[in-house]
Amino acid sequence: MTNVKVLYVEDELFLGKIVRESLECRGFEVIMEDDGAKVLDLFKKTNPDICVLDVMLPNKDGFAIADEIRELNEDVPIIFLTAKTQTEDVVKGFTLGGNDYIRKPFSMEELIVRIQNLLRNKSEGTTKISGGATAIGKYTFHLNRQVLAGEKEERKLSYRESELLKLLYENRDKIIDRKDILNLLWGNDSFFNSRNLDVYITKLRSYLKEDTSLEIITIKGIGYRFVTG
Amino acid sequence: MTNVKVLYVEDELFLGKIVRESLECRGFEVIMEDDGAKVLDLFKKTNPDICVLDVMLPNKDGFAIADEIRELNEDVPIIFLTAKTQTEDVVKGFTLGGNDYIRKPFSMEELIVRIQNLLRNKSEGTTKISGGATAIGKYTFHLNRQVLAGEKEERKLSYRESELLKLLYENRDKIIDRKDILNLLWGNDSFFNSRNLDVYITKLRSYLKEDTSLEIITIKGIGYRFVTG
DNA sequence: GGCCATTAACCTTTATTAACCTAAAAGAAA
DNA sequence: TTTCTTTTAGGTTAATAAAGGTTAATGGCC
Repeated sequence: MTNVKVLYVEDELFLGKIVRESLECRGFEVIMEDDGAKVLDLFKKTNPDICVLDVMLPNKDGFAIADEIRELNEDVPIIFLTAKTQTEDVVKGFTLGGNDYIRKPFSMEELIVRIQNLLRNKSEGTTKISGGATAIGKYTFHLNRQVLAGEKEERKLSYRESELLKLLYENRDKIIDRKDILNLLWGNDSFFNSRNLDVYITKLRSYLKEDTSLEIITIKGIGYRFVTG
Repeated sequence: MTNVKVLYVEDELFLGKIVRESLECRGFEVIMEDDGAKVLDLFKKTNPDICVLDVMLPNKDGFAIADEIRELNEDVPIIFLTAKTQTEDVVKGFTLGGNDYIRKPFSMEELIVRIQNLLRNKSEGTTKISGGATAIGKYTFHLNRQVLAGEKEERKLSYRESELLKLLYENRDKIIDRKDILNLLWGNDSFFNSRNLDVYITKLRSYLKEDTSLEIITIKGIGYRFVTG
């Protein structure tokens, strides 16, 4: 599992440094640039998963850059950082069309939430499990409905349970890093929510115990492997 | 299907840029103009599929422009962007006959949805049955009449119920952010009206319970997903 | 008065944190 | 090398906090 690559274009170096560090400490790979004219080349070279563009840049503004990027790639999500001007009304949190706007000053939390939103909605279509039903051992897993149906009973899963099961299933028979799971489901792998994952693993094990051929194996110090028989 | 051409008349350049960017990224071709006096010529030249007119323009206001356009073309849909101070009465007179209006500040999502609606009313799409009616599971939803017809009974929906259902349906099988819903329907996502949404979700769930294949799934901490079977 | 939107009150579910327990490696002493 | 500790990662369960669900009451507006 590779890290999510963020192309971040910002000319305020001090702000840029803070943002970059915060993103990196949450497991993002950050490619930074302060010169608007160089962004397109960098985009081609690095092929990022998401772009964060300051609108106010010395040479070429964020919108112009976005236009260029869109010519190369129609899907990559773009977040614009806009100065607080008269646009207050307009730029009110809408997250559609693969673009998003954040008004400066913004909090790191906000930026991270938006990034995750855009990535989530994008991967919606490309996920390996179809929106319909997937057979997992004796069970049938309806991802969209968040339902795990055994032979006798159906269980409604919460979003986290459902996403974790999906992740395990998509990577079945492979070792998945604990860190990667934490980054994907919780957005970071800090000490605090790391016990959270254990709790959900326990839950899933208990939900899946009707079929003994299904097992979530712990690889101590590394992660898990979901074996499906 | 070639691109949909949108003629967009706006004098606030910064807003215009954002809107244009968002529309283009959704695959629309945007023809922009900031001078009301030049619009009619531009219309003749480009023959757009839909017009979006700011009402407050320096030389000629949006309504006057619309009159001129209507002399040339009776069918092209026109969306007015009106300032929030505008009285509803004034605007309402213009909303008949393929016209619509959106009050500023508006969200891009709202604009896009309106554009799509107006275009769909002209050429019937796959999900539209006829005359603005949409099949949702066993139900038929008459958007412009705000009526949800089940197999046995018909229910009149209120404006909010209707708008929420529309939003859910148009984004079915995708996760919609709670925040986005609040911003679209209530204009903000403050703590206060946030419980309001829950109430309407409950109402819709109850209205839709005749068809068990329809489900509004909660994604706790994020939003909802409307699955339609 | 009737219709809606909103607010309030109270309840349920889900996520997170905490506390305590167990198993696996890694070291040290025999 | 064996065996006995020590350390560390993870497992389990319960408690707490947060988010949302439901229903009823309130209040505004034709």
